[in-house]
Amino acid sequence: MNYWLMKSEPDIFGIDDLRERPRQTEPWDGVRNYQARNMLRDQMRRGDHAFFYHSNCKEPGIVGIMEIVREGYPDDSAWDPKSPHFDPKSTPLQPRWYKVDVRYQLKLRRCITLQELKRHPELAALPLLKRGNRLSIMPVTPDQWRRILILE
DNA sequence: GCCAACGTTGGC
DNA sequence: GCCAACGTTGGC
Repeated sequence: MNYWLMKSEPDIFGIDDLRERPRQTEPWDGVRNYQARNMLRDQMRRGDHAFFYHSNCKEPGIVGIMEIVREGYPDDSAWDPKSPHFDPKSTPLQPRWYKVDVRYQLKLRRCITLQELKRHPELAALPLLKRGNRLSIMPVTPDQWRRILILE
């Protein structure tokens, strides 16, 4: 099983929004970065687990866990002119962007903040903590996954 | 193919 | 709201 960390701005779509969705499931769409796209399309597998990370907010950090329930398929928001993620270069015949479906699994008892993660030298290799990293989806090793969870 | 300009991300 | 860091665009 693979592990991941996926960022979302809670003001737009937070963990509570996911939990309140029908079947607690939602397509993770709108990703417009090629590196992240490749992970969505090529590497994520059904049953993989992912941290839900709240970004660009008062208390950035990991707030919960979700599961990948559908593997990469074309992100149709790219060919919707009304979507904020519209990309005219992506078409149904030649989709450029992909999404997966995620399902809510649990909320951590507390937010494990970015500030706290930075204090742990054993997590220094987390892409999240690398200088200038702006990827909205990134891999987490099984060891990192375990070390983060015991912080809770 | 270089690289300056521009837009975006996201912590602070 | 600031701004560092990075990705993308497009002229040449």
